[in-house]
Amino acid sequence: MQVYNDLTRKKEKLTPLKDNHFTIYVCGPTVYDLFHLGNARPFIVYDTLRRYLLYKGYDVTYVQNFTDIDDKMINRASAREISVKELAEEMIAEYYYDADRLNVMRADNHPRATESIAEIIDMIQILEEKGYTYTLDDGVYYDTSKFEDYGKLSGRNLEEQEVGASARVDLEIAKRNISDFVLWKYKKDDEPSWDSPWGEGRPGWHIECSAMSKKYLGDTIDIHAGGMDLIFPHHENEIAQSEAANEKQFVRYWMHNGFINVDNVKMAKSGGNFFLVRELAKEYGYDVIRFFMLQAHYRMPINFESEPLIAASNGWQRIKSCISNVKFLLSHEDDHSSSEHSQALAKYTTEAVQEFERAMDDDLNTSDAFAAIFNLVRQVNSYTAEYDLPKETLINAADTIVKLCSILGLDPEDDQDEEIPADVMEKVELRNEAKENRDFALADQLRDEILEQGYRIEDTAQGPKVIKEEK
RNA sequence: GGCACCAUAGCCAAGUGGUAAGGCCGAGGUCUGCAAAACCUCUAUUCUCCAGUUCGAAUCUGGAUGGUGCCUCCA
Repeated sequence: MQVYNDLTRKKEKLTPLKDNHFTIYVCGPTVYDLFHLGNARPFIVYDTLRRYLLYKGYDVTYVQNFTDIDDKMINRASAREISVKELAEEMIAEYYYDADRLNVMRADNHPRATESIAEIIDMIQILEEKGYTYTLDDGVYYDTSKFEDYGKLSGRNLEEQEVGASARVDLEIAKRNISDFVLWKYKKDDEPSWDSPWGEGRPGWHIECSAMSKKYLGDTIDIHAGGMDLIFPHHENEIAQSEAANEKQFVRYWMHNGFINVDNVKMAKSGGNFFLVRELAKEYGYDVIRFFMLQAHYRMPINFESEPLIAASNGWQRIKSCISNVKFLLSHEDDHSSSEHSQALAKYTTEAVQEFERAMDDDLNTSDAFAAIFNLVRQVNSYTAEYDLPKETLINAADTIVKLCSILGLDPEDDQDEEIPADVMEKVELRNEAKENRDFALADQLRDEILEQGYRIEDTAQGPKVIKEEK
């Protein structure tokens, strides 16, 4: 498998540092509010990477943090007149509510900044001993000019920053370099704070990821991932901290996903142009959101609109119907013997797996992976319509579709095993009798009644199939 | 000012040197009592534009146009 590494700006063969075991750190949410569609992209994308690596037989240790102390946390808690701690607890629970339903596997560790203060202080102390820090009135700072490789990830250098720091940035005169950043912020007012060698205060944003990554995954990790906007300064600063402190390469592969846009502008809380996953899920369902997200390649921008979301819903339904139809067929048909047709379908099934893997192996090309699934769906639909096939072949094809979907974190069998209510089934029976008596007026009336109760009838060669209508 | 990114059919979206995947929508057909589902056919001689390299370019090079992101919190 190869993957685009932002550090080298090219696709590289992806191999674990140790044995068969990948270590992955994904920058998690600041838990001050529900997350929106843009926030959800890295959760879904890197969860898919994790699932694929597991499918390929690797072990994966996956860490995703919660940032539970920063200005936004403090401001929101203050506005709601609750403690920062209470806010964090609430929003972490809300995170799990949405993430679980998006089928994002829980990380092996979900460390919180406030529970990693000791490790954070340790790392700052090491940086201080090595001469990378200096102190200003409001906190302890990292001197980026002391770190030779500063800018290697984002392709910037200090000189350009000085020159370019024009209109938008208020130069903080006190900092030695424009790119210097705070490691430890001194306590102000009644902000939450912890004791440290530098006095009461709280950690800066960047140091938490360096400290927690080291704590759970070691000095050098395989993959570190997050949104494009984290490349600078967040990840650049993490490199500066970790490599200065540990004197080892921090991350072997840096992966960054593109943004979700609205009217071609980045979706952001601060921009006010955001859609909460919680809200979208009410209308479209969590599975459709995930499907929608993975239809595009993870590094490409996605312009969020309702039309493509509806298209995603219909496309996903096509896969679900295929599985549902096969299951119906299997439970209503006798077995058949092997034939040239069943062998052909078996061949398509094998090929679909190969196409899927080829796509995923190429920098997680989920668009092509879906194409492989859809091609198999078409073959299954086509062959089941035309020929009598042995059950083994059908089961294998359907299981393959389900399996490939599951690698993408999608379950086409979800919600398909619900019992049909007895009164609906009675009407289905009555309609069947009416049809046999060629009383089509009655049959159609019953079908309408059934539809009003939320169920749709599809007449198949094996008899009526009753389907619960999606919303 | 610096550093990046994007531009493919009505819509979404892969493909990055060998003659345009896939999904949605739409049209026609098959099946059906009628539907639904499904299948078949059709839907970009062409990839924002202009030059160039090449036997060959959506894919490489140069330029133009339009749009976006980061440099401040940010997925």
